[in-house]
This record gives sequence, C-alpha cells and structure tokens, in this order.
Amino acid sequence: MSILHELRWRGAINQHTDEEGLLKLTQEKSIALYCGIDPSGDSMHVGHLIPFMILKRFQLAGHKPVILIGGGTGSIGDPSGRNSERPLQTMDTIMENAEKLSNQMRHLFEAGSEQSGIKLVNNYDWLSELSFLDFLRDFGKEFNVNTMLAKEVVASRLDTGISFTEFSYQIIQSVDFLHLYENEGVQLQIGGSDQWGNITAGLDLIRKKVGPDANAFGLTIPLLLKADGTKFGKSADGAIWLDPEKTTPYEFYQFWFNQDDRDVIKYLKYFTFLSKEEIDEFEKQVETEPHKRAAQIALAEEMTRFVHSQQALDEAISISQALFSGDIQNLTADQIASTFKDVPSSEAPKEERNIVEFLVDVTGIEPSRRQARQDITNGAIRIKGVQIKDTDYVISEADSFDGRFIIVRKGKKKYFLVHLK
RNA sequence: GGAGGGAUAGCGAAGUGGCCAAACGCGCCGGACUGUAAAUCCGUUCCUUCGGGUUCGCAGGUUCGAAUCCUGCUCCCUCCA
Repeated sequence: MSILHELRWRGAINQHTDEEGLLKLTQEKSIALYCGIDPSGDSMHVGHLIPFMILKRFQLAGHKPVILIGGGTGSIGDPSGRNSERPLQTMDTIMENAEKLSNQMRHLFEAGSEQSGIKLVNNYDWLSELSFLDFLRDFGKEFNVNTMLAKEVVASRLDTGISFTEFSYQIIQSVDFLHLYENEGVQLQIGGSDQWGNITAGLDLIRKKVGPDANAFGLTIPLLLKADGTKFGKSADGAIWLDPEKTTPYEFYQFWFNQDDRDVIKYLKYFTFLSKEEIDEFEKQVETEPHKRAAQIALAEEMTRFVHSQQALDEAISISQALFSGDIQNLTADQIASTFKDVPSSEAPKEERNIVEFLVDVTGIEPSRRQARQDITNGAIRIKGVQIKDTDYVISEADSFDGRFIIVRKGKKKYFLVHLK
C-alpha cells in the first residue's frame, strides 16, 4: 500500500494538489516534505499532533520529514481559524516556546529510532534576515492582492477587520515553502485543512519563482470532530497537552481510554501506527464485545507510549488499576508514593481539619463551600475509599496513609492526592 | 451626522415596579443505569459564618420597594445621509 493509499484508508486526506503527480512522485522516490507549527504556546496538545503523525508516517514510508518551527511566522500571527486579530507575543516568549516545541519534536521523532533523519528548522533564521525592501521587491511583486483577499481566511475577516501584519502572513509562509524547496529539496507541505490557503499560496510562489518545471505539492488533513460534533482534543478543563507537567501521563492515558466507541477506530487510524489488519480486528471487537474496550485500551497504550514512554505507560496503567479496582484502603504509603505520582496533588499541614475547609481552603479540590457541601451531601466524596456524607466530618490522621498521604475521590473518576507535611 | 433596537448568570434566551437569586434550553458538577462508553433518567449550578450578603453593561437618580421607571456614559446591531 502506497503512503497516499494508506493515508486515504486512514481518513487522513482532506484535499491535495495534483493527485496523479503526487502519487507518482511519492512512489518513485524518497521526497522531502514539511509541516510547520508556530510557537504560540509552550507545548503541543493532542490536536497539534495530527499533522505530525502524518509526517511521521511519511518518514516510516521512507521519506524525509522537515519540521518547521515558526519563530518568524509566530511573531506575525496566523489569521487562519480565527475571527479576530491575535495579540502579538513578545519575541522572548516566542523564542522560549520555540525551544520547548523543538524539544518536544525531537522527543517524538527521534526517541526510539536510532537514525531518525528528521530535520528541524526555524524560519526565524531566514525570515529575520529579509529586509523590508527585499521582501517587497523579491516576493511582494509575485502576490496579487486580489488573490490574497479572496482567500477564505482573509475574506472572512474583511468585515471585522484584519491588520496588514496578519494579512501578510500568507506571503511569509509562502516564502518558507520556497526557501525549503530551494534549500532542502522540500516538495510537499502538509497541514490542517485551515492551512490550504497558505499552502497553495506557497505553491503559486514556487511556480512563479522557479518556473514551470517546479514540482511541488500540498496536502491537507481533515478537521477532526468527535461523534457528538464538538472539536477533538478539548475537554472542559482545556486542552490535553503533550507536556507531562501540564497533563500528566496518567491523565493523558485516561483521555484516550475514555474515548467514545464511535470515535475510537477513527483515532486508531489517525494516531497510531497499528496496521490495517490490527485496526480491522479492533473494529470487530468494538462491535461484538464493546464492554472489553479493547480498542480504547490499545489507543491509550499506543499513545501514552509514543508521546511519553513505556515507563510512563506502565505507571499510568498501574495507577488506573489501583484507582478503578476500587479498594485502595489496603495500599501502603510506599505503594501510594510510587504509584500515584501523576494524580493531581496538593499539600496540606498535618492537622485535624473540618472536611469542607479541607476540600476548599487547604487543598482547593472544591471551588466553594457551597459546592463542597453539595458534593458531600450527594455522596460524591470519598476519603481513603470511604464515603463521607457528613459535612461536619473532621479529617484526621486516621484518614491518611501512614500520616503521609490522604487520597480524596470526587465523583466516580476523579482522584486527588494530598501530601501531608 | 440623523432615526431606531439592544446589552440579563459559563453560553443562548425569558422577564418591563414587589410573587426575582431571576423561567426555559445548552453546558458544567454530582447521582442512577452501564463498559471508567453512548443514550436516557434524577439532583444541583452567585457567595455565605445559613442570620444573611452581593448580582441583570457602567455611574447616578425616582420609589417604602428597581433587572424592570428617569438622567448621563460606554459598547454592539439595523435603517437613512
């Protein structure tokens, strides 16, 4: 199965330029291709992962991926997918974010494979050297404002307004594509479906600068929606981050574990490197014995191992088993210290405390006394596995493990670890 | 520049002098069922020392009493120039 056929089977192709040509090219030789990310945040989240998983598939199929960190474009702000102007970030922040994203990329693309062949570039390196006059003379002349205005991203902003800075974004990204085409031999750019306009702008520029022999392509990936129609990867409390400091491996594991039956096969295709045969098998299992959650387990395991590590996965599994098997009473403090390190935690002084104060003032587990009392009355709060329904209950050392930890469970699935100091 | 319409809890949206801490829907948080799923059903959803306190764009005013009436201000939408 060729890489393009595989991507099609995985449902990962939204649109692309010249299908025939691209198919021919990718089958004939090993090509270089790129995908960019702007350092507007200090970590990727699972949504960002999508195009990069595709990049990785190209890599596995023998092609050469180039990852572009947009230190330059990030300082401008991509108007794609936005209905209002982005606030500019300081260069310090951008540089810091770029560094963090680079590290994440290295971790994802290099860990595990001894010779990765991955190339990481930062467009700040060439964009920052471009003078304003050179920009206008060398590139501005190739862009027709009418065409730029017609791009959906810009057109949708015409009534609310768009700054010249963001308007110019498509030119800047085009310069990147041209630069990589000329210097790195990059012939294909991939990205989310909102990048189509930017990608085609780049192709136009390449054709104008290089001439009719230019052989470059673009490919976009569909917007991933959940079965209930909402955006993938955003929970109520925010994005699921790849940075273990922001989303612990345990929470990350749980995120994938809890995916809807209707979505899980789609995600296996999108995010994992399991073969068609394996995924077909999971698809059958979801139909015949959904309660076993084989597909969700596979997804959670593959993703946690890929993004974090085998060790992080083992820990996530053992925390999950301890928590969801129910009886945590019998664990020792040492077991807790080693197993529960990824559960959201806080610190508390070692003293007796009313349960409401403990949940609100000491640990911040509950946002208000009213909410705390409500949850307690509803039977949603368990300390050391024991349901507490009395709002006057006093937490004491007897509720802890060896006077070192207190484990609070709120609702069915949320656990909190409190370190006693 | 002129004429109207609007701003209500996380969101949408009722309410046009007291019965309004504010209907209803969505979302959130709990609970039941289950498979740590979906759908469905139930409860809760400003804060509180449970006495009460602070809310309906912002600032004043009228009134025993204002989300509701009056004045000014800010922002948004529609029509005319």
